[in-house]
Amino acid sequence: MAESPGTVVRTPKSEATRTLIVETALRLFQENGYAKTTMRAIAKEAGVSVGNAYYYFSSKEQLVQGFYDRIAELHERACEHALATEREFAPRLRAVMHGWLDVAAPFHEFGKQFFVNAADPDSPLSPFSTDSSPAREAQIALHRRVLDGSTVKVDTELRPELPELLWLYEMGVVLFWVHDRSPDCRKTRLLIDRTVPLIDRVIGLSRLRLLRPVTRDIVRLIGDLVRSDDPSA
Amino acid sequence: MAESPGTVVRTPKSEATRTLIVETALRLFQENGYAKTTMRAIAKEAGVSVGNAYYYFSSKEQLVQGFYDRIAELHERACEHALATEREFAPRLRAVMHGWLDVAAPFHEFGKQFFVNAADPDSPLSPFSTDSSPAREAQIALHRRVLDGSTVKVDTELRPELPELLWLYEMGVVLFWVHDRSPDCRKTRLLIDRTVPLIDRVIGLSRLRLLRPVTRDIVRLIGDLVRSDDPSA
DNA sequence: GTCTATAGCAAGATAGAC
DNA sequence: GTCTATCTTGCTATAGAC
Repeated sequence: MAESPGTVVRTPKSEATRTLIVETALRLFQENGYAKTTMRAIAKEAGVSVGNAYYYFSSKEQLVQGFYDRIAELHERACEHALATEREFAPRLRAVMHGWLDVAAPFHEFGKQFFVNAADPDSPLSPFSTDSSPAREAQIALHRRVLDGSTVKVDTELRPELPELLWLYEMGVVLFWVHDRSPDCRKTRLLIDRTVPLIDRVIGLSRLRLLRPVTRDIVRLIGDLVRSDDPSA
Repeated sequence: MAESPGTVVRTPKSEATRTLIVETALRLFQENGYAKTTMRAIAKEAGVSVGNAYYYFSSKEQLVQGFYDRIAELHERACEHALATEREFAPRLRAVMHGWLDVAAPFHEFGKQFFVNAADPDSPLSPFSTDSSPAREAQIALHRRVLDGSTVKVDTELRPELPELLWLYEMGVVLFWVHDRSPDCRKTRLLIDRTVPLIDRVIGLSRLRLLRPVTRDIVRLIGDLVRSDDPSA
């Protein structure tokens, strides 16, 4: 009971074993893909028993969380420079999106499994589930930085919702990327390069009086959907 | 060689067994979920051997195809009336979307697995994979009927792409539905009721000169992405 | 061509001893 | 915390009945 909720006290020893297992798993996932990498192989390669691997990770899927964390960390670092120097919205967003692709590239093959988990609402690894909320919030915060650090002018009602909308856009791109079989994922790059200016333009247009009702409806809809989370609609 | 390609000649007997197996499986999936339903249990419940089940369905996943087919068939029938009588675009689209929810409702719990497969590009059951192309094409054709049978006026460049865009919209709604935990999936209903008028309005606006460039960019982007399928971009 | 029975493998997961 | 042994289950293989 001395532990703070959500955190687990970890001895240096257990931490070391844990890290060893997850790093071994991630390496094998990259080399042979998720399906072909067995728990037995991970355990053997890491020099621990299968039971021990399961002591730290309740399932093979749980090991994928390591993937999320690793990517998020690398991604944030990869965006740092662009976010610190560039002031225009479109290039900022573009840098963040391409940065994600750069970071995720080595995991493309294995990334399938990533999104398979993502799509399963019962999986604790789903980006929509409460479990992975911190990762989701961090990503939304990144998009808030994209917006706040830029010179773009946004409809005042739309602005607070925009980071979450951009995150949704990112999820869509990720979904596309997972399915992208083109060399070097060129199609995903193309998708980004063509949608970013579109988004930029639409955000600009959001302030037009003619489009105000549309903008307002979208903002209201999101608000209602989020708000109707607990109370009976 | 007497068979037409893509079709399998089925004796009444084999057809009966096949149906028996898939219906048993679907029932057990509904009752206990996909993961907890074993092939052994399906075979036992259907009164056939495991080997026989595998004779008809090469894998457990293949049984999920029965789910797709069933839903698609029921959905089309459920939409028939509305598509035959209603002439306005928004109510037509609304009827098709709510019709899908009605039909899919009993499978909501099990539907997770449905979308898990859908998200895996390597799965032959993915709606994006070529294997399930017929199902996808059928669904796009349904949206073409929604459009063609309506009185809505659409930008001429946008029109041919719209059925596929509506299908994408439907995929998004399905994704939302899979994650929807609200009673009777009220949130998904809300999502439909609020997004359909929005779509209707945006389609109307697509003909405005001011938005023409945006519309054109979207159409071009889709064209480029589809076209760059085989040749080196 | 349709089906049973059964044996067996591989791999995810668990139990219980230490 | 860690291990070994065992269980479960998706799936395959085979041999044979009708």
